[in-house]
Amino acid sequence: MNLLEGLNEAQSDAVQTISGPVLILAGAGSGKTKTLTHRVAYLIANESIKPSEILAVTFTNKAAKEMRDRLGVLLGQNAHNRNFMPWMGTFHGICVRMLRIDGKAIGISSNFVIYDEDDRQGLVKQAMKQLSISDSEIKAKSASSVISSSKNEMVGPDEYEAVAQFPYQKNIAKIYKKYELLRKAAGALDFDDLLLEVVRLLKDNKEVRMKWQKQFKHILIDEYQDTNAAQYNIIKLLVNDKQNICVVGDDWQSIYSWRGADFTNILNFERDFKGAKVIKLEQNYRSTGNILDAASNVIAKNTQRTDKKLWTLAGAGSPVQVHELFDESEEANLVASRISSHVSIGARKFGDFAVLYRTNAQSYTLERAFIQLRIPYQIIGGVRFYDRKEIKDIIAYLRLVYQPQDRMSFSRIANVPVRGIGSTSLEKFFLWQSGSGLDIISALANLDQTNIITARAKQSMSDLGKKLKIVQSMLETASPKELIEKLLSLTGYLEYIADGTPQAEDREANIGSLLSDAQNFASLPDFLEEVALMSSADTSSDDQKVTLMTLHAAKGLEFPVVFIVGVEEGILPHARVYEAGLSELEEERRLAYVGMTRAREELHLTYVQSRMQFGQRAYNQVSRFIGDMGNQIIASAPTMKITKQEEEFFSDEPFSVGEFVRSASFGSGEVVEVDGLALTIKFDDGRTKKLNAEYARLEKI
DNA sequence: TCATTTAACGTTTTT
DNA sequence: CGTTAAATGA
Repeated sequence: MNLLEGLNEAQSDAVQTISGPVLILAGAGSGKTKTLTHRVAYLIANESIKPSEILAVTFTNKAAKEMRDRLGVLLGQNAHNRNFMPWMGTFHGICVRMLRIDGKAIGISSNFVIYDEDDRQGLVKQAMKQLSISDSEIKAKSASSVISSSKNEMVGPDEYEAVAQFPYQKNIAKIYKKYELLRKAAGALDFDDLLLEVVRLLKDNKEVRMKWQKQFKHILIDEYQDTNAAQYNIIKLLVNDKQNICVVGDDWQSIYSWRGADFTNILNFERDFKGAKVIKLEQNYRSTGNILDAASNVIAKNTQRTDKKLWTLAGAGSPVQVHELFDESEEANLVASRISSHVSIGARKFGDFAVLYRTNAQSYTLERAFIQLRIPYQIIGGVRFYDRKEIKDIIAYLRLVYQPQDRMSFSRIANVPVRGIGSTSLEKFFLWQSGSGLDIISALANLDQTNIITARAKQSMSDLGKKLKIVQSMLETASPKELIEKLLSLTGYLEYIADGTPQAEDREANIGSLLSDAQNFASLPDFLEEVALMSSADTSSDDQKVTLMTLHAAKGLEFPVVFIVGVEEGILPHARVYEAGLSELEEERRLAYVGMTRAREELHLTYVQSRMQFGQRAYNQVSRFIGDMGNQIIASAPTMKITKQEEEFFSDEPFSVGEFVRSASFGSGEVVEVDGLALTIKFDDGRTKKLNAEYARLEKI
């Protein structure tokens, strides 16, 4: 296969320039992923570089997976055969692998667990409790985010303390220190540590650094505009004297500065890597002319940006459509009914549509409208699968068995299912355990050494300890799936969640999918790593469903038809940036640009006269970005204010009390209670069931 | 110790 | 508005 076939001149240049630093400035829809994938394939097939000598860093796991799949096709190899695959993944994923191999050089045991946002916040709370700093003084959430951003800027607890001035900051410094102590004692690393510790590893150990520099003969970084200080340092430390580094990015699409990303990294690339070759990809293969022009006009208002001129061979296409509506439910109905009619005349399939919004909260109204019109949809983002309670419980059990120092996980499951171990008993247990020198599971087996815990709690604890011990003894031999199954049966977890509510079915189903997920992993650490680093945006998409997601989650994706809802002052741009300053406003503009450039053929923007926000009706003005778009847009007149009767027709609930329905499995019956999607139905055979309106396939009669 | 009620609280985006 | 944390009673 000719790996240069189908590439334009600039793309082909980017693929073939294999030695020395390369900066690819890739506009939206310019074939960035294609170029990157071909470059990797070219290195392997034409330059005889071993896959293991290539490091390719992507922004999400999904992007890594996609690249793997494409690479498999290009090279004629099975994408699942990792032997033919370079080191590929997110910064976090790559760092985990490096730390598992070499972490011991800086005192990190290979069985560390990874703490996510929630875990970190929980641990911050514990730290605050021990320091007797109340939550009203400092919110655990804000302390946690200060710690995170400090870490992203590579500011350790001591450095933070040194610059802390106000009492507030001094208290945070205390919390930061305590947090680090507790975290280390638990044998855990948080998200930010993964990066930070790799920097430390490579900085402090010349041998290790040389080893990795020698290993990675070619380094490729995607979405370079979204790298933060720690990631930047990792790159600098990994690049060897041959300087074969290729970065791809677009400063116009930098939307993560609030997470520490610094797009000056991409602007400074030529300074950091002397003699870099700069290649611009400016031909857009995605959108029609009108969409591209409107988006370019929006971004043109930004002052902090590079100059690029995107162009397309595609025709002008249909103009961008702007719709003004009465309120948010009408907005949702417009989106839903447009989609519905386009699909019913056979012009599109559901998977052709994406609805984008600024904040997750906006998805509620849309969901309701979609349920009413029976439109299949999927939400990307929102609550991650692995963030659901029942899943987190099981994961906590697994983590504890794997790393028996992990207090966070133990506190989570100590009384789940309920076994009479309350917060006081738990506190007493920790008090004794920390002095005993035993890990948690061993301590549970040696409770007779203490008498500060009541006999009843002691009994439950040692029972739990025995069960954990059993699973722990299976660690070496059993697969992740078998471990979960054992835990479920020992703890009676499934019985615990089966409480007869409609949600119980969902929970059960979730545990089912957890089991089938687990099946794909040979070892527990691999599985736990996947669970910790899998993001909500990584959910694979279903082309039979409309996709709903935030503008952030849409980065890197494309759809034939895109709706952006809530294009209003206060939402896009978000109200929060008004007081923040120009650079934040410019980031909102980039966010709008990212959203608009997801559209291939049709782009709709909506705004409303009034919207419920914070439980109150707000009257937002149309977003300034719409005014910036120029004349590529057509506006539709505001629809008539809906009448009372119609409002009732579009009631929030798909079903209401007193209606008669027929279910495939239970026959016909009467709706006696409606609680959101949870319906209580009295069936004709006398049984009363709680069902989920979304899944139960009910038919009105 | 646990379950139910009540109050407060907060919404930007996420690896 | 909807969710989660504290407060209360059993």
